[in-house]
Amino acid sequence: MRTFKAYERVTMTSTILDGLNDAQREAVTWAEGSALVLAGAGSGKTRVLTTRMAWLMQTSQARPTEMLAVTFTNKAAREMVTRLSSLWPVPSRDLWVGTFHGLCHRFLRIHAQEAQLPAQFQILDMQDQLALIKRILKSLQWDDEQTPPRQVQQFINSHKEQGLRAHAVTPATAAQRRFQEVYEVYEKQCQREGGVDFAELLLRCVELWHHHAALREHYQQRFKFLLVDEFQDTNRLQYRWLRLLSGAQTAVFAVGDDDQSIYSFRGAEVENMRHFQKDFGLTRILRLEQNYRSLGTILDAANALIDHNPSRFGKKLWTDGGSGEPIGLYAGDNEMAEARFIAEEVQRCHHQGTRLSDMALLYRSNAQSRALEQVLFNHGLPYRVYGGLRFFERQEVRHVLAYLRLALNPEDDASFLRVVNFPPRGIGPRSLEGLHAKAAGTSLYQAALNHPFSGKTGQGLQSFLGCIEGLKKAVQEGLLLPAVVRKALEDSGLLMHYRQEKEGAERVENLEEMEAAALAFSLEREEGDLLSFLAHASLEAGDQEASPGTDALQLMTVHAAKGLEFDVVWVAGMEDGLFPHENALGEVKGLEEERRLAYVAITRARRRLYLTYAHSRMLQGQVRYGLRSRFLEEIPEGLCRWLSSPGLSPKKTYFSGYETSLAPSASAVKSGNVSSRFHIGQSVRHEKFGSGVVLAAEGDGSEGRLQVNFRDAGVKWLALAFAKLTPLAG
DNA sequence: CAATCAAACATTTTT
DNA sequence: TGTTTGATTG
Repeated sequence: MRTFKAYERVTMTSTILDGLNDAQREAVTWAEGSALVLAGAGSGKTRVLTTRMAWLMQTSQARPTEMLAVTFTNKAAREMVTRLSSLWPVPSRDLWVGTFHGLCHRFLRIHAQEAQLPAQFQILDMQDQLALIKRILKSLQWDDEQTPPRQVQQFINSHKEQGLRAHAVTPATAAQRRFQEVYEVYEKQCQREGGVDFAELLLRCVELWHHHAALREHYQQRFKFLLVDEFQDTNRLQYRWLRLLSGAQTAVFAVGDDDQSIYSFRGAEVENMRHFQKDFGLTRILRLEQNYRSLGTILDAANALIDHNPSRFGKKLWTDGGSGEPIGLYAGDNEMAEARFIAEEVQRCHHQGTRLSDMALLYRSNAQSRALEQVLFNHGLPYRVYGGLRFFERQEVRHVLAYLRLALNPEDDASFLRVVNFPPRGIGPRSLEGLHAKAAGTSLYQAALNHPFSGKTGQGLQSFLGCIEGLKKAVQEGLLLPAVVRKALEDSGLLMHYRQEKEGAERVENLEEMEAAALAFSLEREEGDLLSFLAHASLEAGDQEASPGTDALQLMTVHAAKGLEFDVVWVAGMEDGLFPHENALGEVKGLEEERRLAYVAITRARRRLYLTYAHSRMLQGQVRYGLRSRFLEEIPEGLCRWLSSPGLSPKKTYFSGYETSLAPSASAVKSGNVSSRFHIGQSVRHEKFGSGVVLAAEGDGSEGRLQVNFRDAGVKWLALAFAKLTPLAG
């Protein structure tokens, strides 16, 4: 019998480490405190994360209850649990694996009292939040024009994500002062109604630990290992949360990829990776660079592209697989031609044996899907668009949820207002105003109970209150969740209402589906109570998973494709102004983020990649002439193959005219003037803004506008009739 | 209270 | 150009 050296023996027994490459194995078995793992696309990130958890348990370094793993999406959290359980059996209720929000929710339910929250607190999703803000603006009798509800919402959320309460905000402008005032009222109202919005879940949790040292230390000692997925997507508050939760002995294992940071617009700060390095005194970074997803050519293109970004941590993906086919490039005359090319190629790939569901059509913005869908439909190609309304976001479903919420928490004015007159019970705005007046600091529900109305309104209110009281009683008597939901569906009159509506069939189906969802939920978990079901509905609005039976081409934005992979990928709309998006060009580091987005798009492909664009495209009702995306120029020509005539590159393209006018002769003359002096890529000088480059043009001669990227002043649209622009040579 | 019409707006989005 | 939102009207 053969004898083994010590390290080989370890390998023998550690079957969970089998098949890992050296870098992965080093990360999994990292034993020197905290670590930052730079995990490239397709490098086995989730595998490393889950294997590490399994390894920690196998080697008795941690019990399941001593680890906490945090992700951004429910899907990622579920996948982690599934894969972990396949490596090492563990009771799922012992695991603290979830989203930031889900975990915060769990902490806050346990410590509701210390966090000064009512035991029945409800989670407000974005719609709830917006509705509440609108209600507050109305009660203040403020003008929607001066204080747009959406901006207020953005203001509140972004400040909470910076850890700032209303009183801590220093308003810079009069508008901000108004927003702050609404924020103050909003805070009070949330507290009164027991509503907690998404950002509040994080902020409350942070404040809880900040103010309760004993509690903080308890968790710091309990969770010996923290694992963070998609670390590059953390915002400031999430980073604070992580720091508070980690004590001197905690080992934080943060996995991320600075090259895939594409969510700065919603508060993500890649800088957290640098901060983490410094704050946790890390001496080196672990890198996962071997890619198991894509063929060589695709990786070469991705590497070449992302290399144009400055100040990266630096990372080069490689594969020991083959190089594969060149990347297919195509330029169509317009978006329909581009779509037709894609449809035909999809059919070709399909005939060659690739399933439609293994192919994806990606685009920068949702509006692009329309033309693509139309052409796919005409070709008889089944497709599925991601990103629509999700189950718990549907109007009828939210109505039922409002009834259920009221049964638990009658203080919830938002839910009260949502359904007090739905289905219609003859309770109009006048009656509600009266109710508001009588409420005076208490809830509308209490006011309705204490001050009976007369007449039709009184009757309506009576039946509404009766319904809620009945539900309340049913819950208290311990009626099972699905039965409670059923009762809500029927007693509220919602089922009846939608049955009578001529277009209501689908809504009725969704209502029935609610009962099924409740049943599934209570079977899945031991705590199948109404409160956790409602939290589930807010925290997990339902998946957009493809129905497994049908084979369909997948359509989605590049953002939505992050984390996914497909055999064949098309990226449509590779034009300057669209991708990179012109709005991003004006933002600081905007171009870099767009480039990372393109990097994400490219690295979704396993075997074959197509990049397409259109010379002209209907955008917002106007024909716009596009230029090939600068990102195409950044991919070495040798990796690509043109499947159309190449078209013109940004620097060489001269635009010849506009199509905005129905009288071509008139516009041709005027635009002829324009094009003789300026062309795309032309260097220009402006009196005030200095020197810049022409990015795009639109409009008719006298109303013609040029988009210019100034070196110092950024991207601006200038009217030709007024702007004093001088063409420069070169 | 529903239906209809005009106006505003159009980058990406999970929890 | 197409969708969504709000206001007006019957």
